[in-house]
Amino acid sequence: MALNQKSLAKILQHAETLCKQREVRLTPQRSKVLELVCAADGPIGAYEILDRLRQTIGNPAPPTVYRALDFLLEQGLIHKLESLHAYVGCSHPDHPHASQFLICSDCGDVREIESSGIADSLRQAQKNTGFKAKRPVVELLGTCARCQISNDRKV
Amino acid sequence: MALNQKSLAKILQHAETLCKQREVRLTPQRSKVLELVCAADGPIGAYEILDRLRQTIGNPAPPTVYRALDFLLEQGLIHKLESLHAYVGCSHPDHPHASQFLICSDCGDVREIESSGIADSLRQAQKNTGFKAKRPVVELLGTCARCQISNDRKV
DNA sequence: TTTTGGGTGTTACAATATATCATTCATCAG
DNA sequence: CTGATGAATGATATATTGTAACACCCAAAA
Ligand SMILES: [Zn+2]
Ligand SMILES: [Zn+2]
Ligand SMILES: [Zn+2]
Ligand SMILES: [Zn+2]
Repeated sequence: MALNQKSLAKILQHAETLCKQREVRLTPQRSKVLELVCAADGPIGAYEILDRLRQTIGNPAPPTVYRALDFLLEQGLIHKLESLHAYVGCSHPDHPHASQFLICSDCGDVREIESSGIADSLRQAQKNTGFKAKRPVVELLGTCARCQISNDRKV
Repeated sequence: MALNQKSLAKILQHAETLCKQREVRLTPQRSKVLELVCAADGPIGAYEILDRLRQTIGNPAPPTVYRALDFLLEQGLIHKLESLHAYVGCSHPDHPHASQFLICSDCGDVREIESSGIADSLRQAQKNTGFKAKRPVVELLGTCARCQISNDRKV
């Protein structure tokens, strides 16, 4: 789901506003990395970001990318897909939320969902156990609706 | 939570029974890796397993460990903690279930939970989206009850 | 016996991530 | 303005995690 220019600009501007509010610095580099993540046609790995960054900045090294990613993660502007070692832009960075993803192993499609049911059950589990989550990770690895249909056809 | 000898033997025997039922081969190597994972004092990385394996088998290489881990994962005898790149024994390998973990960043403690609420909400989300999960990953990264208390004291 | 398929041994390598130290830059107290 | 402070960046090297590829072994089937 490649973003068009307009929504990309919107996202970047929104990020800038958020960071200003929070009094943290969205530097040019961090902004550029956010742009690359959001403009990517799906989840993108750190080294792929690094490659694309080379076309803008002179000879960046891995730490450059990882530092920017760390910042963006902390600010909730992107999510990390732990099971893919890849990053995606957050579709609603305003409010903090559990990162919930449906990841199709067949077509590679990744979809962020925001199920209040899941959020509630996670909250309840925390209440029951006294655990306090800072970064909830929910990743459902499987087959998306579309791929199930096309798989069925083949059989 | 280091296991005592008795429960470790029990787990291994149980695994053997399960594999026999399923007509898959729990070879000595696979069994040994399962033992190492279960006997470990918490989540254990592949290369740590490799090191400990050296004390039993002559000069094993990474693929040896990863192959065994793949098998054990498929059989649901262990879980992979994606956010830690580490493995833990499953506390109830009889029935398939969503892997749900509370991971304390302060003390490193990892606890597998089996919340039916979470399981239900995941099922519901799949129903709503038409997605079919093969491997659900739920990892709550945060602070356990005990660490919250001791952290509070310090402040 | 030949074939076949799963499991293993071995080497080399790919992909992901971090440690460390030097340098730059904005900010602010004096 | 000046020097001090801390955050951000640059740069090099290295650690950690995970696979590809190919040869070999062995048990079960044909
Ligand atoms: Zn999000
Ligand atoms: Zn799909
Ligand atoms: Zn389990
Ligand atoms: Zn703790």
